Amino acid sequence: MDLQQQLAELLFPHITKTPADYEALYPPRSLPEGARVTRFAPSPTGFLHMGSLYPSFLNQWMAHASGGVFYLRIEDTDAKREVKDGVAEIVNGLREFDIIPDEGPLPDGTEQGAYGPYSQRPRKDIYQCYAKELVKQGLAYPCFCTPEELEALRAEQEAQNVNKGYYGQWASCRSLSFAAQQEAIAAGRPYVLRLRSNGSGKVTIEDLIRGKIEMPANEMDAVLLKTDGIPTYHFAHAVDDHLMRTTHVIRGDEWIASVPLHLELFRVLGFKPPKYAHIAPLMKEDNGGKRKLSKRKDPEAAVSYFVREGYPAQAVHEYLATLANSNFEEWRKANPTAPRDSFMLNFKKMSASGALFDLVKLVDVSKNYISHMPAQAVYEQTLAWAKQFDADLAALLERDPGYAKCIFAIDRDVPKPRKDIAKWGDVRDYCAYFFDTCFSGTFTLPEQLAPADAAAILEAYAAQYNDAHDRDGWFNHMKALCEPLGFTPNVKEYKQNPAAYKGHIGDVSAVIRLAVTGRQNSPDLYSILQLLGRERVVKRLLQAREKLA
RNA sequence: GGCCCGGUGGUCAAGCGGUUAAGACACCGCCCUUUCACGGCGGUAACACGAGUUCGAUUCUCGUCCGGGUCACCA
Repeated sequence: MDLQQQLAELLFPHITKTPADYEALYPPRSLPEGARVTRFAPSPTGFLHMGSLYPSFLNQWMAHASGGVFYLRIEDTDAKREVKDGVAEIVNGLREFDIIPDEGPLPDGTEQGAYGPYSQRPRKDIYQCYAKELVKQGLAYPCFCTPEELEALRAEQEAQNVNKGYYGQWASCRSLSFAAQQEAIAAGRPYVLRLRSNGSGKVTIEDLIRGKIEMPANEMDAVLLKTDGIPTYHFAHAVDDHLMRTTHVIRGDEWIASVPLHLELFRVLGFKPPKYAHIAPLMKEDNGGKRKLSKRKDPEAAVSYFVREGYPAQAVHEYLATLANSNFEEWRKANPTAPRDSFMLNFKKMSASGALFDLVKLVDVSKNYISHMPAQAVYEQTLAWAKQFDADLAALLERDPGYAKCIFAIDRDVPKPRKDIAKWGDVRDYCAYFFDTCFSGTFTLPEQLAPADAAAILEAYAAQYNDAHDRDGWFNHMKALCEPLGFTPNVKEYKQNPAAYKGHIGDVSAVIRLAVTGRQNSPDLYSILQLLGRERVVKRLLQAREKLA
């Protein structure tokens, strides 16, 4: 047995499997030509954040649009940063936004898929197996340097003004004799396993979004296995994405700088590297400038905020889609109801610079989305949301579902639907006046209307209101009411000769609307009156009249 | 500081040597309209700066400036 072999056995006596065993255990996936295998690989460090939802959304889309697989892998290699229920936060947070991985951890704590385990700590032996192989080949070695020594090294490099890091002649443990290694191990000295880098010169990385990027090759003896035997991100990335047969790694652009290392790892391990797409992060306005949306600084960007506000998952998807490929918006306009997967999302069209997350735009996109939903769906989704966040509203909606659906049906299935609702949290305000318990009866008269005139309108209308009219009959009746009260049914005429009238039919209907709904704007008045029913309408008209008296 | 990436209206962005420099959101105005919306029409508003290359640069090159990322036993 040669020395490298002996070192490998010394370091990893318990590892009996070989890479070939794992290759056999996780065979290439049998997927159609061109199918992409993607993943979202977060650390369980707390709540799910918009900045993470975005890449996972993209990963899912890219995979599914190609007939491939999208899986979730938990990167739990850093126990220090881990948070209780971190995995559940991620799994559930993704689900709230309709991101359902094909493989990976499930809400009940189990997992699905043939390429697991889908979190990294249980994969410890797998990493060590490959690490052992690298040691055998002389491509990795144990490093016994203490944090203090590393710190001193850094200081020295700083003083000499050379690149910092553990590499080349600075890598003192590189050249330890086998005897020295044996001795240190025997003494129980903690160690990490480092790559013996042989990189030099330049590497060209091919990024799907940015194209070719030339960078200095990695020359650092990067840590592969930490003192506890758990891999670093880089090593785990190479092993996992190979074994899980990932074809496309779509991740934040903060990883670009590590790609040379990753490529070297794939090379020494004998793996074919995946294709990389480094996406620009979502940004946030920060007095004057912009900066990356941050989990720590921007808790309001937690996906839970959007859940609580009641933005439909699909509306958020639509917005993220426009951020990813701005021509999506055009396509959507031309194909209002087409499934999103039929849009060809294109890496090349993704921006290389980060976009500001624009809540105003989200609201617009969401209004559009909701305006095209059928009343039934609006009812169901609002109810589901309300059960969680507004019990009163939920009770109201459930007491008489038929009535509630009629409310949502007003001005809905029409070619140009209204866009009053951006999120389920808006619904209460939108429909409150349909429920007596929510209707306050207070209102403010526009200034051009005299209270006495308004009172006269209400009195006359209450006395004559006939709910048997059809729409035209109803409107004609209201017109007829105008003249005796000093208003004109003809708006143009009023505009030409404002002095001759107290107002026009618009003012008359405004007063009625105010009395019945308490608001200056509402959907179609006739529909509202019909739905409310004669008794309630008259009651509200009279009540309002009292207030004006 | 080294190394990468980026810089078109307030925001998201088309653009790939010659354009009146698209479109969307926001904002403003007008029209439509029984209100508010919706819709329609129109408007304000942009190529960071300086040198090149070129008959001609938003587009190509270099420099400057600005912004971002990264240089961990974090991911």
